[in-house]
Amino acid sequence: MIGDPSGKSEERNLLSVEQLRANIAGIEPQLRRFLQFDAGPNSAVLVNNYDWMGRFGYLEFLRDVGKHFPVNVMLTKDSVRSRLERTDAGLSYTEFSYMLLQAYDFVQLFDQHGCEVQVGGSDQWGNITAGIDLARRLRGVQLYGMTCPLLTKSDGQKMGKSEAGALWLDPAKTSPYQFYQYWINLDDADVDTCLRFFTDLAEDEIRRVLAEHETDRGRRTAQRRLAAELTRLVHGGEGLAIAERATEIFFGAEIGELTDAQLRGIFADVPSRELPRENLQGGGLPVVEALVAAGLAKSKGEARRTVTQGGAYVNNRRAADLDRRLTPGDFVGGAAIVLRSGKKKYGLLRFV
RNA sequence: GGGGGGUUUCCCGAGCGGUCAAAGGGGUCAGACUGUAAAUCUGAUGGCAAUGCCUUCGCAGGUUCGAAUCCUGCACCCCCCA
Repeated sequence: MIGDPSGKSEERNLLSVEQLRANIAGIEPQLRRFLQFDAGPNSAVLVNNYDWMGRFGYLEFLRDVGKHFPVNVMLTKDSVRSRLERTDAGLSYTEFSYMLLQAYDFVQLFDQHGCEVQVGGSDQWGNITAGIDLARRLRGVQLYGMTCPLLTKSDGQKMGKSEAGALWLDPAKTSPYQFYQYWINLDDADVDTCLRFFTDLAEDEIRRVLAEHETDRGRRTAQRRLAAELTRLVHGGEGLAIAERATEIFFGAEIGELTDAQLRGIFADVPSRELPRENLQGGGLPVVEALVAAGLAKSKGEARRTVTQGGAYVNNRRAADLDRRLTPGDFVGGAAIVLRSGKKKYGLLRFV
């Protein structure tokens, strides 16, 4: 319900209990891909700190927890100091207090689950050490923390979080094909780091892949390996197979040769829409409208620009004419048309 | 409670009565180059039935031939004093 101020330049939105529960419900299935919740005594456990914070009275909290936090120490924490140094944004007492909550959570986890180590991104350092300090004062125990550097791209930006290029683990938000493509497109400069960060390939293997990559970067051996490993991890072998098939179809074979079965196989994975056949009547469907329908342009104006600038393709053939209309004559693999905007953004339209 | 500053198109940030759909930068999209790369260069960047029409400058009113720009009220944010 209360956000962590670290890193963020603005106040967080406060979430309602319902929103939080929905978020938690959404996170759990994703974590299941990476953690075992049913591994006997060492199973992963997902807890909600609302369970112990929710009924904690303000006075009790100040007495039992707040008392142990010297404000002068809190003020020296990077997360707090950076916020105070900004003149355009302040820091509310609520957010300032976040550190106490997270520290207390650590103590609770120790009490309830014997948790002794807290791991997180480096922006969590202050919060983690606050928890270690609190545990020592309250329980007289030594707890531990470990952080890793936040992953940024070679140009300093955070990875996979930009507005347009956000990368989600949920296949409903980022399909296996899109997920795979994200990694295939990764900068050379970032491949090394990502292989080490995200895959559990052995050091030798990573070295070998990178060495091979160096011999001919154009083949992007490293990106391919990275994409394959991660897609399999997140979406399973099935997801990887579909992603590779779609990639092969779009970036390999001739579009004209496709069979309906092939297109059906990747239909759900590539941005796509089904349209009634009537749309093709009366001279055909204007490309501009088709681009919008396929989700390749947000508005007709944008679609028109794409076409005018030579970035629109129908079945991989440039369609630079605004008057270009789609007709059944453009069908490939039955009743589908492959649209493309730019070099690599594909969209599929299927007429029913 | 008092005083000051602020809220502009996706973001930052100019504009301070007409020439404003609104400078500049970022981002984004497209083109060239290339390797579905990076860097660089070029163009585009509110919507639409498009030499025009509609919507946008915190919200609601008002002044005016005309407002993002002036006035009033409201909301929210920031700073300082108490």
